[in-house]
Amino acid sequence: MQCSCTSSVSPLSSPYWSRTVLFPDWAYKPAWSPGSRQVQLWHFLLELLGRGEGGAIGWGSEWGEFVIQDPETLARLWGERKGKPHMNYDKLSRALRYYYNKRILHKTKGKRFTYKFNFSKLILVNYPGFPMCHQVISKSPHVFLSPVCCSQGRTIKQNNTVQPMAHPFLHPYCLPKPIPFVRALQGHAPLVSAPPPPGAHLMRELRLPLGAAATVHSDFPSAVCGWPTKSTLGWDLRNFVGGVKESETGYKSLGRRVEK
DNA sequence: TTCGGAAGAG
DNA sequence: CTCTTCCGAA
Repeated sequence: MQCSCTSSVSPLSSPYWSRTVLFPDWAYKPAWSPGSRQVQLWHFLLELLGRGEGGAIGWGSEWGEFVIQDPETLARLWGERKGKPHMNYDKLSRALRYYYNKRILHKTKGKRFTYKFNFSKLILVNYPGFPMCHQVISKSPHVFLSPVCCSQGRTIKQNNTVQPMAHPFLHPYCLPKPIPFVRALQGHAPLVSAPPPPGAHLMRELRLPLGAAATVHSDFPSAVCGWPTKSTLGWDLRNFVGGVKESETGYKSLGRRVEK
């Protein structure tokens, strides 16, 4: 166990958890790993985005926004990854549309092939003291938090190293105390890439090598650090995110199993 | 181009 | 469940 410092703490017993900043639901899902299911589309997109991959897709002008520059190429790439030779943009975009109800993505209307990840809005909801972090971000883009095991703002090494990692979703530096936040990061330090701060040319610096994801996940398996996931503890982040109605949680047409 | 229903695969 | 496939409508 690399992370003994947290496993003994029951997350639900902490008052912090009930009102702290949380990731959007989907952000907790680990990226592809050998034992688990296949890559998900949003993971794949983030991966390409993070690598600045060859022109098929790139970040847009707003934070979290991305533009599909070459839809059919992107579809081909996606198809290759999933072993679906007949993938095309029509199908890929249908998958994208399923993300709308899940609040993972939304469409940037009026901009062709442009979508936006739901990063910003979701993140600091329920953190009344910190309505606006964008300015902070653009001014100090490098203040990223490491996926550390810690408490009270004190970082603890893992395997002799504290791994630096750009975090795309969160702005821990926006918080008064990083206590709950740091904990929140450790279990599922999720993704590789960073959406660009508005108007910044920092993308290059924010990009992480592809290997980072694998590294992070192998070093910080969720079970080890004990960060509660929705699946294990029944948390539903949608409750923190502004009340998504059941009817909007996606796949509503796929059965009358509304009470899930 | 974009949307979302319907059915089906794994 | 997460798409994939197909398709009519706007």
